[in-house]
Amino acid sequence: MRLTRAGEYGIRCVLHLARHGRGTLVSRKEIAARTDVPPHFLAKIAQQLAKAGIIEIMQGANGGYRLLTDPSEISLLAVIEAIIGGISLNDCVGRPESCHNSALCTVHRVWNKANQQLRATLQETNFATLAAEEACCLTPFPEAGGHNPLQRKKMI
Amino acid sequence: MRLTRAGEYGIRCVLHLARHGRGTLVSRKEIAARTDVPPHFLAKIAQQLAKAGIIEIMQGANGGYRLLTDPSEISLLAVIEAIIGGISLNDCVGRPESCHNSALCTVHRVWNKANQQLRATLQETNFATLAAEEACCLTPFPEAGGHNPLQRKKMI
DNA sequence: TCGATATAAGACTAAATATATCTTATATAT
DNA sequence: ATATATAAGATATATTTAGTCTTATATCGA
Ligand code: SF4
Ligand code: SF4
Repeated sequence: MRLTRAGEYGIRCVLHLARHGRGTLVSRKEIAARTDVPPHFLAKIAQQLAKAGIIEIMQGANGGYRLLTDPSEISLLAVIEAIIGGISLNDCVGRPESCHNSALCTVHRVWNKANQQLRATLQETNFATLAAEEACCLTPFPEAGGHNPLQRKKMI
Repeated sequence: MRLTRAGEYGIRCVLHLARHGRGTLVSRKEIAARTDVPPHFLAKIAQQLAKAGIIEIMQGANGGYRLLTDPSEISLLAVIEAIIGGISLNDCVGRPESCHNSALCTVHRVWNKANQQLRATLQETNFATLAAEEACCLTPFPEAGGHNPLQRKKMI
């Protein structure tokens, strides 16, 4: 019942790109540093975003990532589902065949409704809106001195 | 972004008890068989439900579980959170201190809203309503012959 | 009182998933 | 050519999930 780190990182990446606007090339290194995402992990996430048609990846020296469409046309939902696949709050929502009872189950209907509601909320939110507020998001001031202000959850 | 099996099993357990009504004692064995939950696993889940004040556990021969309150007073949310703890769709929802940016983050606000919405939907649903429809839920007819009609997801 | 039956409690195990990291290859600017 | 950047995929580790097993305890009924 929780978004994965990969999903969260994907959102950070697109949000950072959105703050630069559509089409602006930003290096993976910069994105990774400014959003506190491990660079190699970001690479994998970026590939999923590229496959979903959200960003374009430029190889070679001075390479990086850029948004393919306007931030206002990219929903939070699209980014999340590009990374973690379709949202389904219970197994039977995404795979009704996993429970023979799903056709009759009243609980199943509640999950379906809740799932739909959640997806709607995330779909209504676009990255132009998210990027609009000045104070947000993550490390707006790179001149802060190189230290990383985000407290990444300790995993190891 | 998915309910755990334990959470799903907890719901099945309470739903089964709800169909018997408040105060009716039902053996763990029967509940486990009728809802396709491994009996030992159900024991652990039941202990969490008991700790949350939802059911009472009777030991000894002819023991079992019973609902402490009327099904109409038990919400889907209460059962889920008794098992998996508080719902939080993103880490920063439940632990804002996990991301130093949460106070300013526009994405964080969306998650908070979505989380609240989801909890509201689950809270509105009570087990009297869920148990009301005849066809639901799980194995309504024990005389079916002992085979287990649910297709539990293969884990091992 | 004794034995059968039921759950309690918690240790233990196995599988799946999440979270990276490392290595080698490939593309591009200069 | 070389330096720099990402691609792609193998590998590694940690965490969580899911389930099992063992020993102890409680209760009923003969
Ligand atoms: S019992 Fe209902 S809610 Fe649970 S998995 Fe089956 S269909 Fe879904
Ligand atoms: S960047 Fe925003 S949404 Fe992401 S973890 Fe931090 S507060 Fe939450």
